Amino acid sequence: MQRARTEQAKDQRRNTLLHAALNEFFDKGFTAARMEDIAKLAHVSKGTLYLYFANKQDLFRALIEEIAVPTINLTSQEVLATKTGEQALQFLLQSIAHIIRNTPLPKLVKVIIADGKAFPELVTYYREQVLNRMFSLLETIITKAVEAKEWQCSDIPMTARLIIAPVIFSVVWRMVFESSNEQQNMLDLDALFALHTKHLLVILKVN
Amino acid sequence: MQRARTEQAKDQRRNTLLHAALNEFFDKGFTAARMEDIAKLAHVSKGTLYLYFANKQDLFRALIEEIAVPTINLTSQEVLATKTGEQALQFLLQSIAHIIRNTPLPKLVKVIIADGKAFPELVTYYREQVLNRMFSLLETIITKAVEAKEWQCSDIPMTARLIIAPVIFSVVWRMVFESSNEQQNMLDLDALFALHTKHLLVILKVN
DNA sequence: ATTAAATAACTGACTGGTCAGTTATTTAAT
DNA sequence: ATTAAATAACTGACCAGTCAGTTATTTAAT
Repeated sequence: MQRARTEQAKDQRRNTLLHAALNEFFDKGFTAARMEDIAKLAHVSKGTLYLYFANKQDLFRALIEEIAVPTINLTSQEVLATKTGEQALQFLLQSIAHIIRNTPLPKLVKVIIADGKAFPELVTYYREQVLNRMFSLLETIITKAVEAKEWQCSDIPMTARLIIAPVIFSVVWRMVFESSNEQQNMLDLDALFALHTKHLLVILKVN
Repeated sequence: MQRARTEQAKDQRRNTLLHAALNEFFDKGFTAARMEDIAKLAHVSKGTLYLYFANKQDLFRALIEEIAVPTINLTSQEVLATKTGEQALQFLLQSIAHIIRNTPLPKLVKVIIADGKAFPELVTYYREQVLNRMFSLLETIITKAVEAKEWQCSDIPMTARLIIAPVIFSVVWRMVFESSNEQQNMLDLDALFALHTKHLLVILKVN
């Protein structure tokens, strides 16, 4: 086995272990996932896994804290750089579609739903750092568009939640109800989000 | 310990065990839930639990199959008995709000999300018997209202999914992100569904 | 440049505890 | 007295976490 001597190589290995852990926790759940299997997925021994994480709980905590937040930070900034409410909404939902398709975030969401009860502080962390920040971002977008007389909205916080609802729905659908080999139950993410956006603009736009 | 001698008493006991199991599976997940704790919750010994269910998997399967479907059957019929699309939509979302607040279905949904991967046939069962039936019901409602020139709709299947999205969202939110003692993160179910209904009617109604 | 010593990354067999499932025994009801 | 229900003690498979030993890599001396 090649050794990870430099800090960089260690970060790399740690990251490999975190992603192996995400896949095992996603497939089996916290309790049923085996430390040895996680190690095997990352091509190291169980002993090595314990050089990087003190125990199974620590590994789980690191997972939640290190995978979720980076993805969100990027998106927020880009969304706030747009000119109109319409542009912001369209850009946000397209970014989210991209995240759902191309990042491990949906698996992380499933893991939090499944095993969050054993780690209430992580549920709080995820709610604050990801979901409530999404809501705030949307509330900011709506408020700005209302002030610019572009949009009208009777209940901004609830509307923000209704905008996010299909995101959670599609994540749950893909992670749970779409078994790889059944074509007819696949959810067309782009069509769903396009129609959602269209509906929202009808509701929000002045006139 | 009192004995369950009649068929009725046995059904009663079986039901108590199923609900105890749902609570344990909901709190701990399939693997971490202990058969002895489930028995204790139902005020019987572990041995007695094994008189009613051959093993842990069987208990889990019985749970999914026996708790979900009865609730849905009732609602469908009542919804289809309404006159207009608007009435059907309002009645359906109010019924769902009632189910979310007063039945064990939301816990069951969480359990399926969490442990479904180990029981793919149950995920399929739930998708067909609950979710796809909900979609069909909504598609029927919309189609009827479109035919009656009450509503317009460009994509009926997708619209059905967008109607259900806040249901899944609110179930996940309540089961995962609302920890009992934090008032400020409580989701106002009635307000959410009322606004959702209002939005939908704006989109669907023919001028 | 070669090599021996030192270091630290890595390994996997082992242990202690846990828990699903079984069974011998007790208990309640008829 | 007989039977069926219930129990609690028991067994064995499983796995998180440990640690004594192994080996790749670096360092220092010639």
